[in-house]
Amino acid sequence: MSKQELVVLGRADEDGACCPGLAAAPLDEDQAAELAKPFKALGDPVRLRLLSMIASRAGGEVCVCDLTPAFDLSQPTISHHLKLLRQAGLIDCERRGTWVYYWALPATLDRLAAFLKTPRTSAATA
Amino acid sequence: MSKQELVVLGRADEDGACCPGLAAAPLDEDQAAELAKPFKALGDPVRLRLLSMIASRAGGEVCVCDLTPAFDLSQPTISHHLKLLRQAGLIDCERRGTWVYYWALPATLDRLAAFLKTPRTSAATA
DNA sequence: GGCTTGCATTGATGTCTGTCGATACAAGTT
DNA sequence: AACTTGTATCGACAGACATCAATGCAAGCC
Repeated sequence: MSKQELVVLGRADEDGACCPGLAAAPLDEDQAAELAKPFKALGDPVRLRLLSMIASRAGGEVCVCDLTPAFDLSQPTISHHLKLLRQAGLIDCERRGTWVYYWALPATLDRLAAFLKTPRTSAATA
Repeated sequence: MSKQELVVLGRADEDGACCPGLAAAPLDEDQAAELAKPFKALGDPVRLRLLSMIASRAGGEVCVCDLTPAFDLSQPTISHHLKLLRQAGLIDCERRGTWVYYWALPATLDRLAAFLKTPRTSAATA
């Protein structure tokens, strides 16, 4: 199985070859600024836990009411972190009646993973 | 390349690393705190550019004297960012005569990539 | 020794960020 | 319409962070 990177992504129009990979070439300022946003969102333990709780959910969706009680933090704080994750393109949400459900956006996660992955083994690059 | 791959955290297997993956199971507080460190280090455009400049270098090493002039920032600021990247386990350095050389630590990068990568399909989550 | 260059550390400063309580908004229930 | 519950927003505040100038330290050179 070779790598089959589907490039579906909500915002794949602005960055043509979004990120060929960390080790492929130096990033320019714009690329770095765009990539820093999701990584910054991942750079907080609470948000990492939130994201993992959401992404590991079987049905793919989690109600906020299931997330908030898992932390020793106030409800506004959790809501704030969810907002940052959403603004980073890592999750999205929808209100359904009284409750709001969040789900992960695998395209963004895989894009970041592909960016970080170093071309270990084989010397096909360059 | 004398010393490389100083395992920072847990044990880096091959593709699976310490943390089984974002979508596999919710992180506990300790795992989240440990993972947040490198992601936080990646959450700055300057550090992303620095890391990409280092990781994409053919010989695997870059002299600080080649990094500093690429930014409109003071030399202490660049030094500060390099220190943060090093503390995050993303790079390491060595003084060699007058100059200091930095190189990337692929083990950490691949570990983060493996953590972010979502299961393509299947992957029955128990 | 003294001088020069390369890089790290220190101390200061303005900005950003995580957190909270209070409040507003949305939707269901009575 | 009132009440209750779930979630988001607002305003404020302490701590963290990015940045700089000044300084210190290491190593080569006069």
